Parts: sequence; structure tokens; C-alpha cells
Amino acid sequence: MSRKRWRSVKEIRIADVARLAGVSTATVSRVLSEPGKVRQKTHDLVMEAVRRSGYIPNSTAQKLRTRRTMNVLVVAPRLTNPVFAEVLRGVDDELTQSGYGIIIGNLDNRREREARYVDLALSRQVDGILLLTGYIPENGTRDMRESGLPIVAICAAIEDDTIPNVVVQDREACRRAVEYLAGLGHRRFGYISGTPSSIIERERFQGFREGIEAAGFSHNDYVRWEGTFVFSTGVAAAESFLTMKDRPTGIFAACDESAIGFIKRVREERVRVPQDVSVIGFDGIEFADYTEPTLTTFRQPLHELGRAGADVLLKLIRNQMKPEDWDVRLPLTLLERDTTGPVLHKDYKSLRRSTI
Amino acid sequence: MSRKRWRSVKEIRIADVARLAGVSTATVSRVLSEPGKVRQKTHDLVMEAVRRSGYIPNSTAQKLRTRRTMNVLVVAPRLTNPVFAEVLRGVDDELTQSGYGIIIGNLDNRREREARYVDLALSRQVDGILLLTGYIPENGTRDMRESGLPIVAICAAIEDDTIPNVVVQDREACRRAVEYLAGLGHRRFGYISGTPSSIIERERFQGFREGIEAAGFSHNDYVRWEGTFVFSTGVAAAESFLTMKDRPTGIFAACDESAIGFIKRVREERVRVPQDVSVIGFDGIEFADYTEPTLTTFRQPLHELGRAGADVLLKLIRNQMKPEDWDVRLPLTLLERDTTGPVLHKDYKSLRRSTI
DNA sequence: TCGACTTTTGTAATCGATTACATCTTGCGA
DNA sequence: TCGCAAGATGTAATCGATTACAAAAGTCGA
Repeated sequence: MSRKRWRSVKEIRIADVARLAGVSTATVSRVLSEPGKVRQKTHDLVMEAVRRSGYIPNSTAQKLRTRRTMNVLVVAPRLTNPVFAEVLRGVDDELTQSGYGIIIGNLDNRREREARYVDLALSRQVDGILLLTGYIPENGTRDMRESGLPIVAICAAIEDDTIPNVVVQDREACRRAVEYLAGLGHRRFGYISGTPSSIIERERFQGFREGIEAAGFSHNDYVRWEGTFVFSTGVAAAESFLTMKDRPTGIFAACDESAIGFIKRVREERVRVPQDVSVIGFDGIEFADYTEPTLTTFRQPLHELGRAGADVLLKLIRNQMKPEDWDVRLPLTLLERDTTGPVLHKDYKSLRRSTI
Repeated sequence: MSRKRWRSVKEIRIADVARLAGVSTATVSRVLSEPGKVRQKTHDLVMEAVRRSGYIPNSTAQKLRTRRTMNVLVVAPRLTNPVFAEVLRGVDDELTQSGYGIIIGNLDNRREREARYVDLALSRQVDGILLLTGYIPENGTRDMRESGLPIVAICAAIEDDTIPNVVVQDREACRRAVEYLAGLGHRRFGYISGTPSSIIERERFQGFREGIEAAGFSHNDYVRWEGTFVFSTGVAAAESFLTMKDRPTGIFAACDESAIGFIKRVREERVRVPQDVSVIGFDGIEFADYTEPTLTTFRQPLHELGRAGADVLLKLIRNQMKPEDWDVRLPLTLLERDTTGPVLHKDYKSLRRSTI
């Protein structure tokens, strides 16, 4: 099978265009980057030469000379997580608009992969960094801050005075989740955790506990199942739940996936949702609207989060950062759907409130 | 609030290291890229200087000189689609291993966004291109081929002698889907389409029709609902299905999302799955294992697809392409789960076969 | 110790743009 | 028409690495 060769295009340099137009390379460069600076006649001459030769500047040479790469590194724990994918979309929207490209750093939940992206930052392949990780990646010797590049933390906060955080109000939302369940009359709670070492999980659990206290309960009134941010964590929690004699009736899951896994598993054992147990998730992924019953959950403004994070980063890159832009905390929306309901229990005290 | 400045790191150039080690820049460069070429003593001297100065080569300068960017552009129709996200993971695995970076081109289902990535290719910001689009992006004037860069089509084939295709055997799988349904005794079929203009959809529908014929049926024996690769398409198909007097009993959806949307909607109207209608999906996304009932579907080897595509691209970039590597067609796996079953209809002819 | 040959290292050109500075044009008032 | 300022364009340095070629150092046998 004979194939055409794919490398046959001769590369046109700025000098070729200059020769074609009968001007110097400096003039060509000016026409392309500072339009007002050249006479109309020369401008047209050059543009015609550009058009005819099909010239496109070699961006590597531009980067070297201008010391701007027009690329941003986005480091995410796992790309197949729909939450991060959606945030990335928001980031992409904002950056593309400003002419920036995205280099992705997918850790795939393996921390050993982060070293590569530290080196990438240190070798100046990007102008700025967006971290969705909640921590600062390092390569054994040095961490990303040493690149001297602007960094913005998004989704998960990083406690560092030099790094702005663009996050959601997780803790408040988790507190509200408990209050909502309590308002429906629930008195025994369950908490399905995410990855315990992650900042996000710590924030959410903290909010959950605040909610427990605020509603007048104590640590004796809830059970906590550990896991990670995946479906199977919910399944495992359900297994444990099913063996309990005195089951909780109000379950809060730190992400929608585990909420969905939980519901799936308990329903297999004829536990009714929400009659026997109410479940509330977190994230508001699209699937959550296609489960049976549809999942009550807090919707994160993911796309907005991505845009806002990228916007802050661009301001840093351009040195247009104003103090009031520094930290952004976006609110969440409670989507009241069908996996939560009033307690139908003998000791139900009719405390139902319609909203919180 | 006073913040530390983030740009304070002085940049170390190769000349600094050379001075520190008392050698020339050429020697430093050789130590770093051709280890065997310098004497041990000089080598150690240089390495010590590198270590002490924390030198990392400026990759932009390297790119300019060597004319290799070590980056690959990956253009995908939509990043939040779990299918593409998973493929991207495979691509990432393979490329990272070889030291390549990924620049993502997310079209977000809007074709006008492709121009940007054509320019990116033409300005030589990458060494190769992976297209998950099924077509060759253009910017109004020129298309990506004119970059002269190696291109590989993945997921969706592109008919062009210069472009290798790394795809799955969609058509065969779709044919098998119909045969499977027919084997369960179904005689009236439904087809829920994906985006009609996409190659993927055309392949799948083609396979579906082949299956219909192979099983001895005609175009009178199926109904086709048009849509795109999203949940709501399934919901819309269900609405149509529900109004029919003589409903099909064997439904094939061109993607899992629309299968799930369909099932969700018909169950709301007390249509039983699989007793009243069997549904088979396509893709094998993770969520398909958490629906009720769990979805019967064809699992695409997505991760493998990504790796294989990246592997072919790397071979092209390195000029190691052998003709037998050119086209790759990976098989799919039928996951027999709970949304398909034998027809419980009066005219059921007991044709059930356990596998196909 | 000398010379021929090999190995190691250095010098300077190069990749392809941008841009500081120098030089040449143009426009305009006297 | 001349002179001078403002505007347009050209020359060449520069960004920071790699690498062809030249030069120096080392090796070894006679």
C-alpha cells in the first residue's frame, strides 16, 4: 500500500515574506503585531505577501523572543472525573478567548505523576498554572512555586499567601445539607466520605460536623463511611449500612457518584429511597438527574468556577491583580429532587420545614 | 492585605552553568543531552554546577533550535463526554511515557472553534496531531494537513490515504447488537441515533441496518429516532415511543447516555425494562453499571484506543511507521446486563440464543 | 621524545522571530 | 526652497539553547 508522504510543506519564514514584499523583516513583524505603525501602502504590500505565501509566524521563535508562551498548565487529579472535566471546560472557554492554550497535567490520582509537570513549569513552557489539586505539586527537589510563575488554586483551596483561591462554599453547603435533613425530621445521619487526605474532603466533613452541631446533635448521632470520590465507595457504604440494626435515615454523600452507588445497592435489597432512607449528594453532575429516583444534591457552579479561576490567573499574568479579586468563593445551589423526604418513622416528630 | 510577589526567581541560563563549571556552553549541553561524549571528570564538574544552580534548560530555546516541540495536539469534539475523557486518559498515558506533552483542543461541539487549532498546528506549536473528530479541521483558508505534521485519526475514522485510523469495530458491533436482540425474539426494532452528520453515527447506523438485513428483516421493521449523543435524545425518543400503538420491543441506542435517558423516561410511564422493552446501549461508560436495571451495552476499549492512537502517532513522528501499523481496529465487548431479555409477547417464537 | 591518530572541548553559527537604535522619508512652516 | 520634527523603515542585537567545525589535549608505538 503506497501512501503519500505527509512532510512535504516547505516552511516560510519572515525573511521570505520580507523579500517577497520588498521590505525588511522588521517591517513585516510590525505589520503583524503593531498595525498602526506602518504606512497604509507598505501595510498592504506586506499583507499581500503574507497572503500569497501563506505565512504563519513560528510561534516557538516568538515565544523565545517575547518570553511569553501563551500557554497555561492545568493540573487536575483525574480527568475522567466529570467534575474536573466540566471545570476544565470553563477554563478552556476563558483562556481560549484570550488566545491562551492549555497544556493538561492529568495526575490520574497518582502523585508520582506530578514531578513531570513541575519540570514543565520550571522549564518555562507556560505562563501560569491552574491547580485543581488542593496542594502544590513537587518533584522531590523543588515545588511549583519555584518556577516563579503565577499560580491559582481552583476547586480545592491551597493555604499559601501567594496563591489566590477560587473555590465553592463547600463547608456552608455541607452544613446546609445536614440542616435540610434535620428539617425533614431525620435524627440519625450517615456521612459517605471522599478521599480522606484531600482538602476537599476535609472541608466537606468539617461542614457536615458543623451542621450536626448546629442542628443540636453530636458525634453519637452519625456514622461515617470512608472511601474515595467514586461509585464503589457508595456501594461499600451501603453494604455496611445494610448490616446495621439501627440504620441512619439521613445520608449525606461527599460526591454524587458515591450517593448513586449507595442508592443503587440499598435498593437492590428493597430499601426504599426516600421512604426508608433519604440521600443527598454533592456536585450536581448530569447523571444525577437520570438516576431513579433523581438525586437531591448540591450543584456546583463548575463551569463558572473554571472561568473565574482562569480569569484570576490571567489577571496575575498581566499584572492586573487587584486585592479584591484575590479570593473567590462561589455559592452552591440545592437541587431538591426525589431521594430526600420526611422521616416516616414511628418517632418522627413532625419537625418538617419546607426549606432551609 | 499584603502579598508576597510571585515573580522573584532569577533565571539561570546555560551560560551561567558553564561559567560555574569552568567549561563552555557546548560542554554543558553535551553533558545534558549526550552523556557518553564527555570525560567523566568534566561530566561530574558540570553536573555539580547544574545541581548547585538548579539549572533547567529553557525548553522554548530547545524547541527552536531542535525544531521539536515535544507536544502533541489532541482535538476532541467535547471534553465532558466521558468517552473522550477516557480516550484522552489513554493518550496521556502513552505520550507522557515518551516525554510528550498534550495541548488540548476542545471544540465543545462548536465547529467555529476549530480554526484556532488549525492555526496552532500551522504555527508549529506541536509535533503531531490526534483527531477525535472524524474530520479534518480547517480555518476557512487552510486545513490541518497543510501543516505538514503527522496526523492520526482516533475514535472516528477519516478517509484520507495520508491519515492512519485507530478505531473500534463499531459497525460489526452494531450488527451484532441487532442480531442479539433478534436472537432474543425481538421483531420490531428501534434505533436511537447520535449526531447524524458525524462519521461515528453513520458507521453505527450502517451497522444497525446490516444487522437488520442479516437477521432477515427490512426497513419496515424498525423506527429511527434522530438526535445527538446526549441524555435528552433518549428522553425524546421515549416520548415518541410512548405514543406508538405498535411499539418496538428491541431498542438499540448509539450511545449509553441516550439509552439511559430512554429507559428513565419509559419507566416513569410504567413500561417495564426488559419485560416490555429491551434496550441495548453503546460505549460502556461507567455509569451504565449504576442504572436500574444495569444497562446491557457494548464496551469500547477506550483507554486502549487512546494508547494505540498515541502509539501510532509517535511512530509517525519518529518515522518508524510500518505499513502494518497503519490501521488499527479494536474489537468491542458485549456486556450482557439487565436491560435486555427475551420477548414476553404472544408471538414470541422462542428463538432465544444465549450468545451470538 | 616525537608524530599520528583519537578523544575531548571550545568557538561561533544557527533556529526565526522581536525590537532598540540608527537612518532615511515625508510634511510643513518660514 | 530649506530646515526640522515627526513618522516610517532598516540594521543588527537578542532571546537561550544545539551543533558543525576547529582547536586542543590525550594516547600510544617507534
